Amino acid sequence: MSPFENLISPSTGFTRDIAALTAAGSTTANEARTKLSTKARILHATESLFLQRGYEGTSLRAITTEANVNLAAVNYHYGSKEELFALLLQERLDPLNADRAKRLEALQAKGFDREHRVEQIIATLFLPALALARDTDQGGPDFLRFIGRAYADPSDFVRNLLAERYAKTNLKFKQAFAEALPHLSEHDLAMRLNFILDAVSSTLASEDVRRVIGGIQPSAVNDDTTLLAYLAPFLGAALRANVRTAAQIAALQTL
Amino acid sequence: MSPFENLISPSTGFTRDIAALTAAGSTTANEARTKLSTKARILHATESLFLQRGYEGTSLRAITTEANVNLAAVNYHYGSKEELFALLLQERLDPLNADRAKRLEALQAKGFDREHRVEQIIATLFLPALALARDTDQGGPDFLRFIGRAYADPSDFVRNLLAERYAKTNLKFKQAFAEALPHLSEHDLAMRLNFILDAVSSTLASEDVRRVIGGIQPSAVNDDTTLLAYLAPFLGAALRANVRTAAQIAALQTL
DNA sequence: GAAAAAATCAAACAATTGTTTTAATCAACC
DNA sequence: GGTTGATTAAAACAATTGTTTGATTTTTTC
Repeated sequence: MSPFENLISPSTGFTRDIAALTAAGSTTANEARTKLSTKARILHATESLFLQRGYEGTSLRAITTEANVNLAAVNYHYGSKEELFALLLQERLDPLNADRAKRLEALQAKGFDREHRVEQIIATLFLPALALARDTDQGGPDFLRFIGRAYADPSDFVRNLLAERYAKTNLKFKQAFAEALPHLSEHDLAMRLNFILDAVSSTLASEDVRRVIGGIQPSAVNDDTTLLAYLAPFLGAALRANVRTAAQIAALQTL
Repeated sequence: MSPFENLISPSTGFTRDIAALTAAGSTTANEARTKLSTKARILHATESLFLQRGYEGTSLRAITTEANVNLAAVNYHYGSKEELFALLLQERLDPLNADRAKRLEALQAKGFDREHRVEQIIATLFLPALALARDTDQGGPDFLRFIGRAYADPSDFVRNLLAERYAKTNLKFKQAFAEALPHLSEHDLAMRLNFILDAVSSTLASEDVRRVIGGIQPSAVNDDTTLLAYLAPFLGAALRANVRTAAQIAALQTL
């Protein structure tokens, strides 16, 4: 098999592997994992280590050790470290961004609620991630951390990949926010969007997201709306806040 | 000289070196930099490269090349890479945190403005950085980027250093926010503070902070209050926002 | 069941990292 | 002015990185 085959037909739905095997009779997910193909085990190990240490912090030897696989298997099956991680990122984030774009179009076609326009766009931006995080076939409970890692990763490789591959979707959301927040200049809006996206990314990347989710409101409808109930007003208030004049701020404390 | 001397008396005020030499007659800061001692050149090169690439992305060879210095000079003068960076970080951030603590105490002694309590604390948290950024002896115009890099750096070494060294100051601010925002649970407050600190850090670390500062309000009083005029209402609104119920959010968009 | 293809393996490669060594040079001091 | 100590220099060290090689095993195919 050519080492580049995956890049031609990348969609494997690889989380389904483990689910199928565990259902079939194996006791633990760990046992099931040892029965997967070498190629699949590499991908699972890569995801697990990327969650913990990011792109640059994850060596191929760490991956092959975790996967119980020979070192050369990575280059044989995936070509290179970059191609391996590109495949992993696309596999995970392509469905996310497709869902985001679809929901935004649906919302625009249906029309906004005048009062909660910003919150609606925020919800459209984050609900797909939460939905996928609850779908064990697509992402599973670690999916939020995965997103956070990906969008907060400092390596040029990951940043460029995300910027190029999801530029169109990002632009659509930016335009939607711009229409909902006409009092902000393009400059202001870009800065505030960077703020909230950075903040959400690093929060999701932190190890205790689930603890946070679980600790907010025990009586919530479900995890999705619980976390959104938490984030939306916070982010919405930040985006909506008026620009204060310098004189107003100077009065707050003497320099 | 013992390679650990710096750790005993770390305060050298090293930006003053260049300022003094440029004033003395050398034309450019670059020329002045070549006349500094080997030890000082290493520190300057380290700062410059840390600004661009963070801790792990900056190799000792890159530093010694930039400083026009032999590779072994780093370990000779500073002991190790970690000790070198620890010294740099302390040199820059100790004054910042001392100023923050001092201003917060002064504000608490003087009493808060009832209406703008949160904004006052935010201003106290960020004004010292802006003031130091305008002081060429202490930080200079790149200081904001330095802060951003330091607080956004993903390496364990930098994170642990900051967490341990400035734990007391951080706790005081957290308590001040807690008193100003009694409607938030400790959990809520911790999460929102993480949000805004992460967001501010990564924004400051971006390369175009000065462009942003310059582009906001040309007619502003000065850079400090301009940037704060920009940040304070944004961050204040985020901290102050009420928690919405899950049901309210679910109504915003059909899952 | 033999031939062909795919997959696995141990080993080495080339490049980079932080660190150390050993010798040469410089500066200060008596 | 020679001796001592501090500094600089070139080189090598040991460990890690991603990648490749070439032989061996496993699997597929006819």
